[in-house]
Amino acid sequence: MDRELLKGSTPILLLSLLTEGPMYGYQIIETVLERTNGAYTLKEGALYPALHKLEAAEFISSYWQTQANGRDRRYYAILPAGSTFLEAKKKQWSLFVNMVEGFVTPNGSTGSKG
Amino acid sequence: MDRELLKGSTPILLLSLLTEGPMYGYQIIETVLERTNGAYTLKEGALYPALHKLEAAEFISSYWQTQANGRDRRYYAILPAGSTFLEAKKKQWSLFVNMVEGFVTPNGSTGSKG
DNA sequence: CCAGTCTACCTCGCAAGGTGATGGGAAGGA
DNA sequence: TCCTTCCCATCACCTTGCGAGGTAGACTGG
Repeated sequence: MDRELLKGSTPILLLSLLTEGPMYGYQIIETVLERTNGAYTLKEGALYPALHKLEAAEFISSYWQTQANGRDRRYYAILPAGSTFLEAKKKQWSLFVNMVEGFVTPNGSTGSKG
Repeated sequence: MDRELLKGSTPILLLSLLTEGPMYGYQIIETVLERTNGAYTLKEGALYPALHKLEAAEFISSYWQTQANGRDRRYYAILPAGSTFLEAKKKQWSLFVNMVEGFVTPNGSTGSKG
């Protein structure tokens, strides 16, 4: 996976994931790993700063939850402002993808999937 | 346009454009502007370094051409290695887009075009 | 002739985001 | 006890895009 391509898409990924329900950091990493069949390992150095930034912007909130074994986990949940932001980001994302694909396939070829 | 989303996609744009034929810097900027209906202005500070990097990697070559009025323009043309690289990049791009959209629309909705 | 604008090239400092390394700490098995 | 797994987090470094600044020739208007 080309890392430069990822830049800017992490908030969308995170917010989209949290739309399905609250998750904690480690869980997010594992989920991404599983869903991409190992193709993309979300790094901790990318995840936590992104999460903290999203929280600072009040797009998500966090709370510590103690498990049965006594360990604490920090869960993140999406806030209404986060959903709004996600929708806006999704629109930007579509625009962006359409733009790039407009250059990649200017004649309207069938696409090079696979 | 979200600039963070752009990171890493510039080489694809450039190489794709050059697939249509040799172009010079200023022309590339104008072409991108026109084709996106003014939505995306490729900045010189992004374009020239990217072009030079692509040339250093031998994915494109450049040559100066004098116009009728005596002015010189530096044209860039894609090389075979550049085409190969473009194909690889396009595959990565598809993978990347599919991955992100896999998170954005995990239930398999129809997509949020428009 | 001079000023302003357009074409056309390029570089530099800065900000943002991902990577890899590093570190802390607790639970659980060998 | 030691090692691994789980779980949090930060930091230096690198790459890339942006905004600003710089050079220079050609054309237009005064």
